[in-house]
Amino acid sequence: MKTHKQYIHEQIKKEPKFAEALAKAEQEVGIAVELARLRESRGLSQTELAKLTGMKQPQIARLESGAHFPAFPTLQKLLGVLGGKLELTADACHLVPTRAKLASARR
Amino acid sequence: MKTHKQYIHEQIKKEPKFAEALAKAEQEVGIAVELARLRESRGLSQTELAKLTGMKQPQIARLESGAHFPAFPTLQKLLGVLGGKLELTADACHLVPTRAKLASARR
DNA sequence: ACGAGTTATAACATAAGTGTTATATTTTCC
DNA sequence: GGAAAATATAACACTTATGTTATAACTCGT
Repeated sequence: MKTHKQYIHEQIKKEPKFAEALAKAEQEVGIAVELARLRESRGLSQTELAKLTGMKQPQIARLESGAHFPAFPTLQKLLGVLGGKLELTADACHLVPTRAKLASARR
Repeated sequence: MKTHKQYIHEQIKKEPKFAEALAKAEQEVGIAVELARLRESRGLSQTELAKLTGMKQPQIARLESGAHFPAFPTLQKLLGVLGGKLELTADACHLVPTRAKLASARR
């Protein structure tokens, strides 16, 4: 039986662009998933986070689904509530949870 | 004679929105200026950096002028060539020069 | 003062992200 | 299994960033 890794490896051999696309996909998923994790670690629902940041729930969902990259000001709004630091390099991107200035304004 | 700080302070008293606008402006200028500094520290011209990143010189100029926030993928392209890490929190943003993987493909 | 290289501006088409509302789908808990 | 909360999708107008070309303005060295 073929492993996932083996399969990926073959694809890359056949189609070099695959690697690029994969890396991009993983990055996007990366920040998306980390946003969700950070929010959950703070015990907030999407709706609550939305209220606290002045955004709407579907926008949070969109970001966490990796539909697109969050823009700079959006990230800062989120970080303001979630507490955390974004670290971005050429090939990786992650959110580091920092102070847990947790939302008093809960539901 | 009035100092710059005094002036700013007065403005904020008169017009609360001023503080907000100022903070925003400073952030934008922040990343913009740091991008320029990082590029210069690597001894690259805008044109060279543009070539190395597959962008065009005016786009580099635009970013360094603070006309707008660079988007995620743009930042990663730049970091790939300049070497550096972006650190973003709710109220600050700076580029940290790291490895100086300097462009062999000079002019 | 000239010319080369560098940086800045302007303009416009395209792409990507946001704000918003409405509605579906999934989870959770009784 | 049904209600309530939570999350996801879809659609649309609007804003922001990019890609591009052309061209202006500035800086230096000669």
